Amino acid sequence: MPELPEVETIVRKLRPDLVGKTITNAKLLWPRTLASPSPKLFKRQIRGQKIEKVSRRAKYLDIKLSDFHLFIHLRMSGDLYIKENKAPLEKHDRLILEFGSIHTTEKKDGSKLVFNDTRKFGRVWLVRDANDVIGGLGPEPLSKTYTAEKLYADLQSRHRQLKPLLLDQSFLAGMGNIYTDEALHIARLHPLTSSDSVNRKHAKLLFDAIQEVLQEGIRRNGASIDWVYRGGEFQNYFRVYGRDGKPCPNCGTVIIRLVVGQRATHICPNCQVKGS
DNA sequence: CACGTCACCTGCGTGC
DNA sequence: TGCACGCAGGTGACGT
Repeated sequence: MPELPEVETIVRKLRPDLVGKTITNAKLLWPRTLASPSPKLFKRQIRGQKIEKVSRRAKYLDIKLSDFHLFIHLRMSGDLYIKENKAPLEKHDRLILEFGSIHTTEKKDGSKLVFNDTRKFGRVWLVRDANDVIGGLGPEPLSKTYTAEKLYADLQSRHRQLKPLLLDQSFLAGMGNIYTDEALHIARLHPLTSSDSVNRKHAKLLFDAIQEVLQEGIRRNGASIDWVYRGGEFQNYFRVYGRDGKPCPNCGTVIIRLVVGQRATHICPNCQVKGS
């Protein structure tokens, strides 16, 4: 489920409940959820850590602790909840962080952060140096320092199909399958077009489209589809994603589904003409 | 370097 | 009803 707007939505929701909390205990229910360090070290290091800041980098939640960064990536099916400490374990809960005061043994009135992840693809890191996890990421698309001219130059520097390139997190960090299809449609670019054949004018259109879909996604609290419901509503405003067989909102042509780089891809064959 | 394939997982919808 | 199959918002390790 989670691309940049969904993660941003989760961060905004969790932040007020997390900042200032002290982690008193960690329960790891599916060991592979933890990317690093070892479960033993993780439990020892995280105990007593206070949450100072909750933010996002691309699709990663970045929870700044007293001495570490706790990074969480939800991958395909991860989700995060704040619950009462006494709330029962649910199916697919993978990691629990309990809060309370480290100075007393009283824990029962505390709350907890629950990482639930059906497909077990999600990962958690506890590191001192943030770059160990997010160091390889490309630019943050909504950052003030990311510009159309930068995108144009980056596109020119590569010779790759547009869609796989936009999904490459080292090229641009935060786009996923939905928002990429939506942005390419708005910019009227075909997903197989070679990046270095995109001219400056079209790069600007693509840049604006990326800004637009990400901001709209955030404004609508992300997209909720399938059996994972998050309360977002962007799914009701998709232009092409998952709309194969339905009319293009621009021209009425039937939207088609193709596969690009192993990913379902949706385009209007009239608006998005394959270039070189 | 670009691209294809598979692996990692569970659950849901569809069609026989 | 059962069952096989295809599909899913992501990424990383390979091989060519």
